[in-house]
Amino acid sequence: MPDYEPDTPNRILDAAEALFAERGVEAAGMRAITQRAGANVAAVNYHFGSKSGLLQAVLRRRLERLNAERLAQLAAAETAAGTARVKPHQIVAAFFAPAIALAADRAGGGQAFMRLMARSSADSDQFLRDFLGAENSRLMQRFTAAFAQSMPEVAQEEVLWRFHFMLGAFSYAIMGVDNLRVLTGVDVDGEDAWARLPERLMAFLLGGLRAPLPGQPAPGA
Amino acid sequence: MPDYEPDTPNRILDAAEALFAERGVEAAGMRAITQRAGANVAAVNYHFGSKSGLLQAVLRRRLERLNAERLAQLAAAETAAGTARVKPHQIVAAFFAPAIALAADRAGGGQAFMRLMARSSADSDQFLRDFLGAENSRLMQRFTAAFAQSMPEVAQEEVLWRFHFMLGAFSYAIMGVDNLRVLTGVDVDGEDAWARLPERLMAFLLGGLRAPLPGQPAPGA
DNA sequence: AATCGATTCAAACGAATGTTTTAATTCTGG
DNA sequence: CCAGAATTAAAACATTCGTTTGAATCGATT
Repeated sequence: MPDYEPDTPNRILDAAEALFAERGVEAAGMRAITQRAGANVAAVNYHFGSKSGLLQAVLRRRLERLNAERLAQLAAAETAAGTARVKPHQIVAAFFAPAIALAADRAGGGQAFMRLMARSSADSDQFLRDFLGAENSRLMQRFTAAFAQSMPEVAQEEVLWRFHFMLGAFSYAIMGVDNLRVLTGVDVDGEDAWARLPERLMAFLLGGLRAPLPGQPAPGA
Repeated sequence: MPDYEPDTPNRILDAAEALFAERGVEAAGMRAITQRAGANVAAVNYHFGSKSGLLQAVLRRRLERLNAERLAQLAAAETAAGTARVKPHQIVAAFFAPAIALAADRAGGGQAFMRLMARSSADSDQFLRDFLGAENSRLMQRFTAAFAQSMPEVAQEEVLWRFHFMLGAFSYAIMGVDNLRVLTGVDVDGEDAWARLPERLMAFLLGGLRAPLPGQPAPGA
């Protein structure tokens, strides 16, 4: 049920998104992508110029809307708070909730996209790392600034580390329902797991964020 | 200062470990590995049979000692507790402290190895995923069983999820000091950051583990 | 010193990669 | 309906991959 025409470019975008997420950017070959899209190999270079151009198009298609939604939720929380402080859990929710929602969209390709995002920091493709680094740096600075205002009693460096830890837990949650089943032998996948993931993940993230700093009393409420 | 002879096999192991961690298994080519090791391309197939054999040797060299240390620390905590329950933070420490210590070894190659481990769940190489899945499944079951005994009031499924989240935060901590600097513009690397990583990470992990379950009071102390 | 196994080396292997080319085909506007 | 642009298609491009070959070199033993 895509809300766009199944042109050759769009079919290629869908196939590339899925294969990039499944196998990684380098391991997803042009033949495999175009074959899944029902198109010719040369179609990628014709429509997107190169494989990097295709990857860039795949990322742009969803990343702008995702990050705009994150910023919108953060701004909404700030205006709702008025002169009072925005609570840390609101900032965490503004950042992660839209991403979790997108990842829960299994049929529409949102899950594949988020898996691609989650594996990006480990992917060997240099272009992917550079592109996302540039694209997300402003977003990260906006959110770290929000954290700094929300938790002024905590050193900025500590907030950065905890934000980083949260990103890691989030990435594993998105990427690794398979890994979790493989490692533990317990099947935790399925529609139900995805439905409960937001509250499970948010509880963990907030617990980590509010944990007492080494040698200090607990920050936040 | 390696405590082993710098044979050709050992030089290849060191070079492969470093390059596998830097670029990923697939992206680390035989030419690059052997060139860094000061050896011929054919030396890999001569000494290790194949690239997968080399990868297997790289993993075996450190993984056995690491997991043995984890199990030893867990067993020590259990015997020290006697008939009383082992506290969750002891289990977390037994699992993550040896890995953090190994990752802090920048010169000896331990850091490269842990980065390879951390990126393994996202790496596109099938052999790596299969090998580590088989190698770690027993370890994971041992630790999840320990958690179940330590926190019997929490559903096993919830413990698994939180263990998974902890693995993600840990992986990012190991892999991503670079990512953190790139994303935020703040330099958090350096000897000092690695020295403070254990307490920072452990505080976060325990905070997440002890977070109140959705719709329930807080578990643990 | 001579021999024999172990090791190293340069070169080439077939298969796969992303990309380009050139011709055939489809679509569109007059 | 036909000219011309846009798109698709098959084939070959150069390059890189992991692996193999066969000769050259090294090292230890008799």
